[in-house]
Amino acid sequence: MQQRTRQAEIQILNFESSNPLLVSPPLFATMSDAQDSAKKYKDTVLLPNTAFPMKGDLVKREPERLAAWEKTDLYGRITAKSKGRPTFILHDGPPFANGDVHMGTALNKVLKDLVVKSKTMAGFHAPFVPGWDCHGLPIEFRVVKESTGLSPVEVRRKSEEYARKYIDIQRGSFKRLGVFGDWAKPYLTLDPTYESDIIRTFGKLVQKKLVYRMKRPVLWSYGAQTALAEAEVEYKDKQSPAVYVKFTLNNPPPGADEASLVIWTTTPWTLPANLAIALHPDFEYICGTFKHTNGRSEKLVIATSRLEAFQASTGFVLDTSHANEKLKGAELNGLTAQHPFLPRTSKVINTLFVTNDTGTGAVHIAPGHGHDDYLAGKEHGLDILSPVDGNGKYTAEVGLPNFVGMHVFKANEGIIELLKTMGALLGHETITHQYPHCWRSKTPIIFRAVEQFFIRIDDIRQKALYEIDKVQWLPAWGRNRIYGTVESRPDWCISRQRTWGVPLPVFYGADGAIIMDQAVIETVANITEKQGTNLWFEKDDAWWANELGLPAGTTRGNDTLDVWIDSGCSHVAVLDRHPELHAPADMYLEATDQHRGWFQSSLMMSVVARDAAPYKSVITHGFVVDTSGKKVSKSDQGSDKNAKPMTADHYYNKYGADLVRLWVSSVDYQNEVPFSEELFQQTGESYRRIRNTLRVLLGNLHDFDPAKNSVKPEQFTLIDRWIMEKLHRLTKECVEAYAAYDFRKVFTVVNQFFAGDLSALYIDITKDRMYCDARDSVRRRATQTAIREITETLLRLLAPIIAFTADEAWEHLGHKESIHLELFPAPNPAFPGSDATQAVEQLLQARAVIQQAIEKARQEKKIGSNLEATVRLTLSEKGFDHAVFTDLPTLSEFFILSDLHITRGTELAASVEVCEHAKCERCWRHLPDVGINASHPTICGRCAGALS
RNA sequence: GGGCAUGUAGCUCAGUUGGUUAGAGCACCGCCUUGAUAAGGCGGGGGUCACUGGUUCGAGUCCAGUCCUGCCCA
Repeated sequence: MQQRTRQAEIQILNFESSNPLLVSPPLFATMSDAQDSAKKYKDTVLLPNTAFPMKGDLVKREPERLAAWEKTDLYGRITAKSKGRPTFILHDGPPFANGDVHMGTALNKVLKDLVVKSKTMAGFHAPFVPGWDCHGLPIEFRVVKESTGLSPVEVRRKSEEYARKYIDIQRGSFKRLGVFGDWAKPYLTLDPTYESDIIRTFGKLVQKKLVYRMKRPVLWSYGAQTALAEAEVEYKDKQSPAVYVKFTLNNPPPGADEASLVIWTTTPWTLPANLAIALHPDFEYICGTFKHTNGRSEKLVIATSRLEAFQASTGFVLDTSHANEKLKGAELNGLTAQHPFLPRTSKVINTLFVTNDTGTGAVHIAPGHGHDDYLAGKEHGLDILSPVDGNGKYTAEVGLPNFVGMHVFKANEGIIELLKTMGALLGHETITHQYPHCWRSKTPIIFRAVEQFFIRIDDIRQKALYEIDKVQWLPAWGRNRIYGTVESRPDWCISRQRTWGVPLPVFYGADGAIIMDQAVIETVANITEKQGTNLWFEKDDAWWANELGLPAGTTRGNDTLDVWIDSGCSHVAVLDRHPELHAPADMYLEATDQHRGWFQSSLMMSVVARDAAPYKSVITHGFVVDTSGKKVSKSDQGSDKNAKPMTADHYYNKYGADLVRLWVSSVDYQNEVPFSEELFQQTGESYRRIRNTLRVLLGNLHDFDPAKNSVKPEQFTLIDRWIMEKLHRLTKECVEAYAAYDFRKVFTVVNQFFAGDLSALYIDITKDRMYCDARDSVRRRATQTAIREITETLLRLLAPIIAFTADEAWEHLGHKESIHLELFPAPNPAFPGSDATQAVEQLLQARAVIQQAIEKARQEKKIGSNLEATVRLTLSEKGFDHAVFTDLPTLSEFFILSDLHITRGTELAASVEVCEHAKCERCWRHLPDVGINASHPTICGRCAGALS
């Protein structure tokens, strides 16, 4: 076989040198005449013709289409049309009304829109009511930063102004991105109605006795001057001093005379509040003399398991020359130890949270400065000492006059110095660790005990956990994520010492007794619903006492509610209130961080308000990261001068919204979503391919009237049946992928269909019949019938993604109404099988071999176009059994060849020669019957027929 | 440090219950076309399937461990 191929090559070489068609002088002589007649025939070729432009010009055209949609109230008409169908409610999680829309926000909103649009086209009634989270620190912080010394009423007025400004900006972006929804009437957490529902929900919490007030350590931001929730904290690297400190035992057991316990802490500033030292009851502690290289000697008690680490860090080494005492933690329980620099003793207690992975096995306990410490203190009857004010500075309570007014992180050094002076410092190093920081002011958090309001989570935890398992979590591991969070979360601190929020509606009697009563709260809610919560700040205590029928001398509380309560109540304030919506929602869709944020706050509020989860399914998506895998967030912008633009407007103003949408559809949103401008341009290539292919499809329909010119499926040729079978499968795959929210699969399979099936094969193969056949030839009309259905189907499948382009092309198909009023196509029942597909698979194998042979000849400059070749194809008996292999015209058309010869052999092979036939000036194929019609001497029989 | 994810071509991703030579799109290189033309076709290069070990006749796929990255939590 090899040999035969080589012989063929030699033949071709010889043939070339003597080929009269390539070198004969007469041909040159008649060149200009030939060009003229070719040009004449060019006008008879039925070339594609469409007004659908190749260039998208999206930046210019999309706003025009947007305006038209708005003018005709497209969204209103879509929801009106779908009314009465099964509903699908995707409840919008409200973004904070601050800052521009960056790519992460755009990803979130476009994903939601893909769900809404695809559900609508799948036959659901899917109204979308967008919303904004308007209260809270992020906004107040900006307002206060801009102008200081504002009264609470002024802060609130400016905050609302600020929020509304960004609502408008963000709404503009979302609309521009082609997101459909009730943009004229979004829900805002600052609406009086919404606010009143927050207060009512708080009333329900009170009614169920879930709210209590207590002095407890909370996450405190001295930068923002308020308590924070877990969800408002972010972990960042921080350098802290790590010190080993000794506490000498006052009443040591036998063998431990004059011994000291050693604690390890990274917050020396909390030592003035130390009230106890905790040991694990079951750990073994060793008591012995430790000698330092500098000659110092100390008798210390250390957990045996931590001995090695302690020696390595401090340079103190246990003297093992004589036996050392070994004690269980339980044996030391109840002793006292001398505070290293204050005139008081600390209790030695046993707790189970002592670990042996860091420290010394003896834990410094300051009940005012830590959650575990607080619990341990409560159990052992300790006071709550928290000598730090809201600015993070020591108060007089600290007991060290020199330190009063000093910031705690500045005080670390002084405390360490003091320990040194007192001889209590055994070791000192600097460590870098993950430490909680305020998400707004970026300052490190401190634990500080203040009077706060809490929700008793234990009373609703079991119900919440039970509800979690009734929800569909996508991806499935989301269930474990939120389950773990709910399982372990401590009581929820809901009071904030800020003014831009919903007031925490409690009162205090003249005697200081707290008034927290559902009936009173309901009245506050009713007043708020009419006049807004500004009234709380504008009217005085006497006015409120009078309105609520409370005794004179009653004062109102100063706290506002955690904003997570605000958004957590949206199912009450929005889903229950809006006639179009309902609770529970069918879906919540947010980034993964909301497992501990909105998903959780909503779940908790819903369990309280309706004894059930607020959602039936929850989808999460990852964060937008740059190509190095680093998270990019709004607040990081500007810190790096070389940072790439990450705001959505940069991209839709430069490339168009459809490209943003196409990009969203192309990514694996369940993981982190890599993003860069380069990646964006990659999506642009896919868009161009799709657009150009659509243009050819539309162009090929220029003389096709579906009502008059359609042919029946039985009249389709093999290649038409093949593409229809492919389309059938594609339709099924896409509709299923949409149902599974797998937009990327839609993108991938559609992309492959465009590039592989349509562009490289179907359009290329059918060009000849489309351009050169008689206008009404059956096979030409068959292909147009197929193309018409292909185009309609593809546009409807793509409408949720490239919402603008699909609508534009839909118009060019002659439709008067928007594609967004359409439903997804059903797979055409006429082409369910794979007969043609199987034939084409065999054809493609042969095609690959032919193309390789032609390419070889081309590289050797023997031929240029495929049509200049004579191809001899040898088919093996096996694998090419379809009837089409006896149908030479169909084969020539499929392979796009002028001259094809088939033989059967042992192995699949192809050889190429230069075709001897004359070139038809109209269809450019080299055919034996060129000139058969005397009145058209330079064209083939088919073309001559087409002209008559 | 713990939990949950993730790691396949330069990039974005497919790879079904383990089974021929690991695929697609984009990018890249070469050629053709100029009747999809700021387009289109053909051919080609490119992968130690994160790493190590194990189970198996056979591992990208199953098991164990390690590492990278992200989220959440300490």
